[in-house]
Amino acid sequence: MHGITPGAAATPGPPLLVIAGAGTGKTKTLAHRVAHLLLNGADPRRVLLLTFTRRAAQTMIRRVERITAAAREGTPGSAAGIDWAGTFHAVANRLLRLHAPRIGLAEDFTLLDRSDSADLMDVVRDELRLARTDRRFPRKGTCLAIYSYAVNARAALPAVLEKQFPWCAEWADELKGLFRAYVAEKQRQNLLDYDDLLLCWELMMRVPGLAEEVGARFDHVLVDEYQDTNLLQASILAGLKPGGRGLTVVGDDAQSIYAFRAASVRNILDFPERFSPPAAIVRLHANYRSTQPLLDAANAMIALAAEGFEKELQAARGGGARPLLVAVREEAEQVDWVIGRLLANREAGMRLKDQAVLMRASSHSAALELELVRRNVPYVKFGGLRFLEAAHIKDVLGFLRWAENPRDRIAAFRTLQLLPGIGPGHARRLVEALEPTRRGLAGLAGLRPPQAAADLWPAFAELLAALAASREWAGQIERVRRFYDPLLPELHENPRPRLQDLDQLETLATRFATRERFLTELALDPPETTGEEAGVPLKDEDWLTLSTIHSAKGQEWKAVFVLNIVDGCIPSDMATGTPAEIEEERRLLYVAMTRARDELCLMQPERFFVGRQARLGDRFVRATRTRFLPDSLLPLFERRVAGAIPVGERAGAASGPPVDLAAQLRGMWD
DNA sequence: ATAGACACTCTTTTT
DNA sequence: GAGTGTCTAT
Repeated sequence: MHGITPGAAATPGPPLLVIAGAGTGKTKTLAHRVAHLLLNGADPRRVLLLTFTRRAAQTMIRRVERITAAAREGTPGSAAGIDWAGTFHAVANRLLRLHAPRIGLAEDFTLLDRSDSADLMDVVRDELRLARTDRRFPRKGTCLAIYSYAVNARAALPAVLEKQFPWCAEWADELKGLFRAYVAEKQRQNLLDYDDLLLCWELMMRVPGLAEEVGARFDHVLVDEYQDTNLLQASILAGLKPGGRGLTVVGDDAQSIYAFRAASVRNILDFPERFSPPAAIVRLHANYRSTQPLLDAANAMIALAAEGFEKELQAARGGGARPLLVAVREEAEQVDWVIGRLLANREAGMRLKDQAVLMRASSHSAALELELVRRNVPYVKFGGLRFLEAAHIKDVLGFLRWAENPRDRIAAFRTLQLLPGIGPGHARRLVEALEPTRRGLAGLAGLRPPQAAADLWPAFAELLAALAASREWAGQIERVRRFYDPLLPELHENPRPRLQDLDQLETLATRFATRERFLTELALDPPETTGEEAGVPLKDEDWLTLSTIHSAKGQEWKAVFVLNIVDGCIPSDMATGTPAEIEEERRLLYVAMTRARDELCLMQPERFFVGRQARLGDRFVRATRTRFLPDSLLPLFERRVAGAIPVGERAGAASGPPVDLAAQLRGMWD
């Protein structure tokens, strides 16, 4: 891991690709390389570190600091100077605000998060009367997904539709018109969505003069998780460092799991040949994380991939037991087994913090979460529905957004409709009536709302005018809440936990100096949802981690449980359309399995309770073990059968055809 | 014309 | 359990 940087390397060297298998110390390698550059005199302010998440950037900086501090024996200075570290999107946001005027952009643009973008898409969709067609037009989320994919893959719409969204192909013309209007609307309102951040950065790198200027800002550009970048991002890098000098990318093609976001494995596979002479390649095989039996299982599983991976991970550590493959009758038993095991682990001295439960989809942990709460086991959950997407959070943010950017019609629409008697129609009329007053939000007071909203209107108008005029950020959320909290029970169910979320939002807000910073940073770095209890548990407490596999990327735990190792969950039913999708699901399982250091438990429920079935009512459906673990791999696992079911009885039952007794009973009355 | 109740569908992964 | 479209009473 050392010596991959030949010679003293403060001056940018030729491009380098590091292919680092799971657990081979990818983060450590990158951190050491950065530290090495700094120790050899590289200017930390001229280092650009691009990571997949903000969290990864923080981790990286801390490690670099530790390494340089150790090497310099505590001499201050260290890596504290690295201030260009973050996601492509966050760095884009910063560069764009710096250079906005040069590319005809207002520097005070508002950033749309994904659901805002979808809402705007919906407004445009509605204006174009696309919702009113005889055949069903794609929904706002789908429209946005198509748009986003085309932008990020730098592909033409017809090709994207054909390959990724064949069921929408008939709407090619309408979608094109929709996207044109969507872009126009964003420009009119001074809004940028996630894709625009990358897109504008890439465009910036095509402007002669400006491209060189931005590229010259950095001597060294290092990119983590390169297998999950898309063509737009590759193009940005090419623009930054056309000859590749000073460019280092690190990744693992076997862990590419973001194709749905237009990430392309080709980026990493084709990287060396983009340059002449081609980039040097370093491959890391030694795994410092897991025991050999766990790696044997993971290696064998991924070896069945259609496109072979040549890496065979070798454990640097000795010993270890085979992973467990635990068959349980149903979800409830899965929950019992997992909780029983992880508490037993804790009794044996393994903290909850050293354990994690992973799942394919965020919702798969619902039953587990209920039971964890009931048994007072603290946990933090990563992935899934974001805090910010909860309706009540968006409501409060709507006030702030509108105050921040009075031109922001999305915020205006949402906020107005919180009042009784105001729906889309009145909201539109009010927004249109407000513009000619030219008094900004102060003009609200002079408008006439519908009768039902008349009582609340003066307070509403006063609040927004005050927020818009105020320069003092502290206390703004509290002010919004004085108006909003009384309305909440009318607007949403379960007001109590929602009020707690708002408390959390208020606490969060104190970390930011201005409203603008707060809104932007929140969009770029949304706080991950936590469990039932609001807020991350206290620092000195011990807690369990629940995470989607996607969000678990790059992390590790001593013991890892993976839920629902079952066809339909992994691979997800939603992702079995194309062979490429199935292969990505296989890599997803690989990522999950390689998160474990010492203990890996794959949980396989044999049937699922399916509620709310329109036609058949509630029932059980049988599930089969994931296709990624065929019988030939079973010897690599230790098999367990949970519950007190005699093995013989079980085998007999499992071999019969699925029986749906409940449906039969109901069927008697049809 | 429009707000609000109602019924119906679909339910992944994320910057 | 949310988001979407439709129906109905104003």
